[in-house]
Amino acid sequence: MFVPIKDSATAFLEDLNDEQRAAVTHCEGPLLVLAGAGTGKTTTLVSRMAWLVAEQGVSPEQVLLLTFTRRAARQMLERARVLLGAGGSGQVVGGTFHSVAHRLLRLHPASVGLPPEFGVLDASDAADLLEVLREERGLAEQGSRFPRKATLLDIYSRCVNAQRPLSQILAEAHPQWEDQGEALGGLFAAYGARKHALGVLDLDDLLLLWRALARHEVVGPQLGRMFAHVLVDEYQDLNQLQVDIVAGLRSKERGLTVVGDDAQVIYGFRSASAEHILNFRIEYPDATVVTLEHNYRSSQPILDLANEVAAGAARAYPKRLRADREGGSRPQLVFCLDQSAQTQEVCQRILDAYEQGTELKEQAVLMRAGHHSDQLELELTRRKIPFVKYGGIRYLDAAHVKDFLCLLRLANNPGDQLAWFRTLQLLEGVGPVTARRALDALDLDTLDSTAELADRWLTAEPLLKKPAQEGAVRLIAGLVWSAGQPAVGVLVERLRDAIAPLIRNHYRDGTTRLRDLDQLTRVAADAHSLSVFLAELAIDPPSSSADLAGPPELDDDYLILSTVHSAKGLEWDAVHLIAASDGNFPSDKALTSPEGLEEERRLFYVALTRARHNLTIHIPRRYYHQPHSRTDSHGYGNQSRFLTDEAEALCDRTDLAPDPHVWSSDNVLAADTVTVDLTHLWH
DNA sequence: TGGTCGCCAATTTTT
DNA sequence: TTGGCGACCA
Repeated sequence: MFVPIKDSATAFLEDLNDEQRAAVTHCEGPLLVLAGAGTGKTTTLVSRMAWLVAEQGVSPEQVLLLTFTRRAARQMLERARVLLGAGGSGQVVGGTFHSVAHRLLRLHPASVGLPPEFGVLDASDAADLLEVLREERGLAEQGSRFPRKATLLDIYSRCVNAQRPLSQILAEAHPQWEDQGEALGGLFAAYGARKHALGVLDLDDLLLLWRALARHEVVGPQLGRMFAHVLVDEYQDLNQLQVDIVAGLRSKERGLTVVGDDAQVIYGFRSASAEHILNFRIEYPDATVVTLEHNYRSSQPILDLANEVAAGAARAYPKRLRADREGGSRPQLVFCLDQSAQTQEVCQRILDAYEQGTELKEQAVLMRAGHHSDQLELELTRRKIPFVKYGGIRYLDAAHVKDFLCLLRLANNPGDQLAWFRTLQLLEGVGPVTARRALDALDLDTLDSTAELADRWLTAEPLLKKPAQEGAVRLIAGLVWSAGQPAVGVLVERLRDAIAPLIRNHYRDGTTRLRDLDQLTRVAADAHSLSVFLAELAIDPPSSSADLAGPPELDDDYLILSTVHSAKGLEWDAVHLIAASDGNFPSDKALTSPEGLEEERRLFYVALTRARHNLTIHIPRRYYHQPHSRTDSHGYGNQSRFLTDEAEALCDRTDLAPDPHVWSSDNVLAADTVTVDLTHLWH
C-alpha cells in the first residue's frame, strides 16, 4: 500500500525503496520483515518507529523496541532519537530483552514474589553459586566425573531458554553428561531454591519472570496497555522463551513488527533457532511478509563471495544479495606464514587504508574468538595505533573488579554468602576452607542488619591469621559505615579505599588494577540506588574499560577490534578478518555436530557482509604449538573450508607464505602442525 | 596433616 | 583467568 508523502515529518520516506516503504507504512496485522544483510534493516525499523509516531499518532514512549544484543539496542535507540528528535516529546522504550525485563520487574516485584530490592546474578555469579551447591551436595569429590561450573550453567540455561527438558538438552548438546541427569536435576532444583532464598535472579530468570508478569491476571493487562506497538529486531536469534514473551505481548489492538534474516542465525548456543522466524507465518496467520533484498552496504564483488559461502549451507533458503551500486574491488585473500606474519600484514594494510583516506573508525578487525587478536593488540599498542575492542574478556570478568563488586554487594546485602566467600579470600592466608569456616561462624542467616556485623565478626576473627585480621577489620568498618550512607557515590568511594590495600597486596600489579576501580567508582557516583546499580551492571556490563571512561572524544579516531558475534548489525568501509583458518574459523570447538558447522558458516557469512568496500581475509598457514603439548593431536588446517575453489575464484589471492610442502620439510616444528581433516570430529 | 600458595596448561560465541 | 597438581608451612 502506498501512503502519499504529506509533510516534512515523513520526509524520510523519500529515501526508502519500495519494499522498505511498504514495511515502514504497513498498517494491518503483524509484520515480518525478512531483511538480508545490509538491506537497510535498521533504517527501516527506525523509520517505522518514526512513521508510527508521525502518522499513526502513537506516542514514542508507547513504542517498545526489543533487540538481542546490547550494542544493537544502543545503536537503534540512538538513531531513533535522532529521527524523532525534532518532535522531542518522548522517547522510545527499548533495549535488550533482559534489560527491559529488569525494568518491568522493578515496577512490579511483588506480583511475582520478588523482594523489592532483588538482586541480579550475572553469568559468573550464577556459575559460582552452582559451584557452591555442587560442593554442598558432594558432587565435587576428587575423581568423580561431573561437569565444571561453566558447563553446569550452560546446561541449565539451555533448558530454560529452549524451554525443553533436561534429558533432551543433555542428549543433544552434552551427551557426555547424560548419565548424570539425576544429579544435575537435583542440583538445578537446589539452585532454584537457593536463588529464591537469597532473593536473587539470574539472567534467565529475568525472562521467565517477564513471561510470568505478562501472564499475571492483574499486572498482565496493565503491562499490555503500556505499549501500543512492539518492534523486535534480530528475530532469528530469539529462543523459545523470548518467542513466548513476544507472543504474550501481542494483542489485537497492539501492533507487532519483527525483523530478521534466517541466514544470520549465530546464537544457537543460546538456544536461538531459525525455526522461529520460519514459523512466524504459521504462528501469525494474518502476518504480512516483506522481503528486503537490495543491499546498500557492500559492493557486488563482496556480495558475490558472501552469496557463494551462503550457498554452501546444507539447508539454504536461497537468497542472493544484489548490490545497489556498480563496481568495487574484489575481496582479498591473504595467506600468511604464521600469526606474526599476519599481525604485520594486518597492521600494514590498516595503515595503507588510512593513508588512502579510510579513517581508523571506518575499519574493523574481526575474529572468531576474542583471543585471536591478542598478538595484534600488542603490536597495535607498540605502533601506537588506537583501538577499542569488543567481545572477548570483559571488564567485569577481571578478578579485581569482581572483588570490588563483591564488596559492594555486601554493602547492599550483608547476608550475601557468595560475596563474602570471595571477599574473605582476598585476605592473606585465607583460602576456601578458612573462608567457609569464617562464614559459618558469622551465621549470616540470622543477621538482621549491617550494624551487627562488627559484633558478629568477633566470633570469626580468631580463625584468621594476624595480618588477615587487620584487613578484615578495615573491610567490616567500611561496610558498617556505609550502611548509614544514602549517597551511592560516597559509599562506593569509601569501600574502594577499604579494599585498596587488599588489592595492592593480593595482585602483582595491584596498583595498576586499582585504577580500573576508580572508573567504576566514578560511574557509581550517578547511581540512585546501590541495588539497581549492581543489577544494571550485571545485565548491561561495560564491554571494555573504555566504555566506562565515557564515549571517546568526537575527534578521536580509533580502530575497532571485534568478535564476529559482537559485530553483527554493524558495518565498516574496510574489514580485516583474521585467523580465518580451519580450527579457528570454523572453531574446532563448534564442530561437534553438523549443525555446529552450519552455524559457523552463517557466522562467516555475517563476517563477510560487514564490509562496505574492502574485505581482506587473513589465513595464517600455521600455528606454533607449545613444543611439549604432544596431546594436541588435531593441530590446525592451513586454509578455510568455507573458501571452496568457487569462492576462492571470486577473490584476489596473495600468498605471503611459501607452499606448505616446501617449507614443512625443513622446518623443525613441522611435525607439530600437520594438516588434519577435521571431518572425523562430527562423524 | 590440612590448608595455602605457586606454577603450569588451556581458554568460543552473549545476555 | 581458572583448574589441577605438587611444595611448603603451622
